[in-house]
Amino acid sequence: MTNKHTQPCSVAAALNVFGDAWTLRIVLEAFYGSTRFEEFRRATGVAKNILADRLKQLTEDEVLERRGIGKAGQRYAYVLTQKGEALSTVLLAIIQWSDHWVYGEGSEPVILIRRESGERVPELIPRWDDGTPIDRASIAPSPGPGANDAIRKRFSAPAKKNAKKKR
Amino acid sequence: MTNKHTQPCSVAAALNVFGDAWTLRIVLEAFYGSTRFEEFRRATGVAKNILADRLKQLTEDEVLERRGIGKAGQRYAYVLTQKGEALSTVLLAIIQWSDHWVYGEGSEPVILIRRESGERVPELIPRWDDGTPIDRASIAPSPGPGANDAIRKRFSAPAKKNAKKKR
DNA sequence: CAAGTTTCGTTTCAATTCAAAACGAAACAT
DNA sequence: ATGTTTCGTTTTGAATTGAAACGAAACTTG
Repeated sequence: MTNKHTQPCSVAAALNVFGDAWTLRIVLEAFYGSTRFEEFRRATGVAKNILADRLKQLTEDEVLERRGIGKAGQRYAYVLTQKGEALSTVLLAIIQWSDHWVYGEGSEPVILIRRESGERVPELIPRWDDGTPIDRASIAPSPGPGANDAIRKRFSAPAKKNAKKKR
Repeated sequence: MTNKHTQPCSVAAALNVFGDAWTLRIVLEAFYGSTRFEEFRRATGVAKNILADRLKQLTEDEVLERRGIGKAGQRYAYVLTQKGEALSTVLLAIIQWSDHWVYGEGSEPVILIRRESGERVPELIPRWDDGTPIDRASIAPSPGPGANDAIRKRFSAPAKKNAKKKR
């Protein structure tokens, strides 16, 4: 990514961390249990310079922690931090979308099962507290506690149709 | 993205659709209600050539549908398809991760509320059918119905520690 | 209906980023 | 002690990016 996103937007901020072609692949492999440079490289097929860069970036962003292992501590294990583990919800959502809409049911390359029982990971469905599924029409973006003027201007007014901009 | 991911992996396939710096921003704005080229451009700040390219790609990938509007149909509205709307779960997961781990609670730039009631969108928490939260340790990747030999080799055996590779 | 403005791009170009391969040094295994 | 693996860095050509200029059709206005 050449320039980072600068706008105050949760998605923009997240994309500054993992908005590229490889970062989430690497985080996924960390979930699958990879910890070492060469494990990540083999599992994903990423070029080594790119991997080195992404691991460094993920470490700076505190998604991974780099631990010296081996006698002289010149071998490293990259392990998920809490912040990194919290990306599991994002990964599950992506996997489920991809399985449904790209591969299609019955063609999933990998499935996730519960170790103890073998059951599949259930589908993640956003719901209101009363159990109603959340659909796009029912939600409205609204300025949050960290909003600035631009956001307030954009989202406070309920999007009038013919609001004048000037004059 | 220069080369697309080719490995059989749900996350890789998804990243082939939206694994770059701008695509998810654009999809988010579609969720917020943008439909027109200039709306997307203003909301995100993306360069026009990039936007034109991403809209074309999203249309080819059937995340957006491009509808001719206006008299002669030479103005366009880009609207989410079902496949695109299904990305809401991914977007919600990303927004919640970012609000918690990047902005921090109390500093969210935008919040999502229910139009009818004003209640916040509840947190998305992956759970097993019995209600237990899903944590990384309890899940295991396993070959799916569309697995190939490489995947079966990698995930069938429960990751022996000192398995010989050669000889 | 004529003139000005907005929309929706395409083209060009310099700068950046990417991927592949070569290279290297320390660590580990035998 | 030797060979192999790990974990990178450097180099190089190719691809991508972002900014700005350009253009044509569509709307708006009075």
